[in-house]
Amino acid sequence: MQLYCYAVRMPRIVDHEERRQQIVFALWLVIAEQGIEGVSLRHVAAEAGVSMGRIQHYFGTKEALVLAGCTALVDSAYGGYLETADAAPRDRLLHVVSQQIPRDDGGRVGVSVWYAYVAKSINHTAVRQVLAEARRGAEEECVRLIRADRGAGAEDPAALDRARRLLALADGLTLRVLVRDLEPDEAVAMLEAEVDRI
Amino acid sequence: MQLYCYAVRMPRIVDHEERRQQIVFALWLVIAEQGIEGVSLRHVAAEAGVSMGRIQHYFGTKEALVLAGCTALVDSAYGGYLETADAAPRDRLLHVVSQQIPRDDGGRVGVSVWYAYVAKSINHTAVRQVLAEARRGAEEECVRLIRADRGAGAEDPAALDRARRLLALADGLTLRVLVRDLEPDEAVAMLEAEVDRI
DNA sequence: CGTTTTGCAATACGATCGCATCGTAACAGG
DNA sequence: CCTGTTACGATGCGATCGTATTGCAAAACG
Repeated sequence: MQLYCYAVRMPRIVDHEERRQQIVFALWLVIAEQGIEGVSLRHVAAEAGVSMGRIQHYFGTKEALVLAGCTALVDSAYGGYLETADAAPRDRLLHVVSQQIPRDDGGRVGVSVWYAYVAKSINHTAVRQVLAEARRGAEEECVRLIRADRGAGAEDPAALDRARRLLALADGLTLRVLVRDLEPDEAVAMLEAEVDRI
Repeated sequence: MQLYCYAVRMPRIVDHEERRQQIVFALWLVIAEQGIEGVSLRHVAAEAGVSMGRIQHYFGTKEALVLAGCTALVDSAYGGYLETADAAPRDRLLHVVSQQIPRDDGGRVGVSVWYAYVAKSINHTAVRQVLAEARRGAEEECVRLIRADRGAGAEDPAALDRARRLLALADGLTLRVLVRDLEPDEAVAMLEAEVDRI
């Protein structure tokens, strides 16, 4: 029992975090292909090309694995946002609301997984909390960006309303694109128009 | 093999449709409480207070039961819309987009089930087709209502765009209310404002 | 060298699953 | 009455599930 096992002794050196991410990525693929119902330790292990024992070793339980996949998804989206730090507020705002629109198969995987977690969040407390926090963060960030874009101070009470409408619209449009009722370009164009109306 | 078994002979008279609806209702409850993952023939049977054999008799397979639950949900929503036939176009439009906002526990069950099916539709072809048809119907109806409300003829090209934005916004807001990030009243107010802006 | 700790792979177990099968009670028609 | 059909309830089966357990190879430490 020490602060970090890395600091004192570490037999059999492996990159803990890399192993975890590799498994989480396989989890995402399974969810995207078969939905969250299709997630079993055996399926994920097969997709990742590792043994079930490894997954147990790194995540302990299926529950923990699924939850780790959720937080990893949120972290990944947040990381993508941080990369836009140099852009103008208006462009950053557009990124936040349109980043989830699936433009290719890769994006489709990501947003499929995201929607799977959204549905799970209805009945699963821990997932709901993770998504709720992410949503709150996105909302606050949108409010900040809207105010920055308009050059207004913190006294703009309509910004929250605009942010909410923008984010809700983005969610609805994302769903349409996901089920192929709408083309990605059309969705992005509608979001762009909505952003510029602010 | 005859047109309707009712017409010629029917030993052991039971109301076929009533039995099916009773089971479907139990299915909805299970989905609302435990998500679609929690659906098993045994759980649904227990919730309905019937035997597994009965469910098999009326639906044959789990797959068929789940799909029947989906079409029943769509039909139920459509039935609710038909009851607004006497109202003004603007009010009917508001009904279409705000009917899904959960105001009480009953509404919450319905929309939980609806979102569960939405997530399933990503990976399930038959469910996707049912929901796609319903969405198309809703979109066309919204376009009609918008044109009727503005007194415009069929020459209004912006109506489709408005309908799409309205429906997408409704979906996004519904989700917020469902996960308790937003109050039902706020969501309805936002939709009302959006309807009146048209 | 040996000891200890980590990083797994393999397997075993009990629970739960969808579904097929079988038996039977209830009723209609002859 | 008898026969045929429907409407189930009950049960069993093989597959799959999550997880606990066991065992061992590899590497760090002394």
